[in-house]
Amino acid sequence: MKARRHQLILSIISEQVIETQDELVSTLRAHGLQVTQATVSRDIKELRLAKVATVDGRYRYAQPAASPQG
Amino acid sequence: MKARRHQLILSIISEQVIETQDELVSTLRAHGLQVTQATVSRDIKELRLAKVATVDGRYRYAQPAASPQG
DNA sequence: ACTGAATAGCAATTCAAT
DNA sequence: ATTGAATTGCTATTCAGT
Repeated sequence: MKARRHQLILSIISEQVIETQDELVSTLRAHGLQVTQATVSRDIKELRLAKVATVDGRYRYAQPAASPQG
Repeated sequence: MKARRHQLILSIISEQVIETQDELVSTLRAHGLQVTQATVSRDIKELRLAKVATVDGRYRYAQPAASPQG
């Protein structure tokens, strides 16, 4: 179910502000996917997502656009 | 000296692979700037940098291009 | 306002199991 | 190959000091 979970993660973080991996775990569970923080951490790595500061001084997981560094 | 440190951080992460904040601390010190991890964490937040997975499965601090999410 | 030491909180990995 | 529980490691914040 990894592929579907990955898609759902991308969808979730684009639609709502996710501040921690635990929050993402909760949200995935609310969508019916049973996962733990360990898995979410691996998913974030594979999807190459990142936790970035927002303008209002909080943090949010986001999909960074391809950067110069690659 | 925050402004100069910020500039140096941007320069460093664009030139070399920095995997952890402690590594950035060491590099800044090598450049003559005395800082601690706490400060570097704040700098990263202010500069809105991010720790992203690299293609070869490691992590690296990078400056993500402006993303859709804002 | 800026910073460091210590700590709390969060994320990445290990180790085992499937 | 994928995952979870537990652990280790890293980062963000607090609290105090300047």
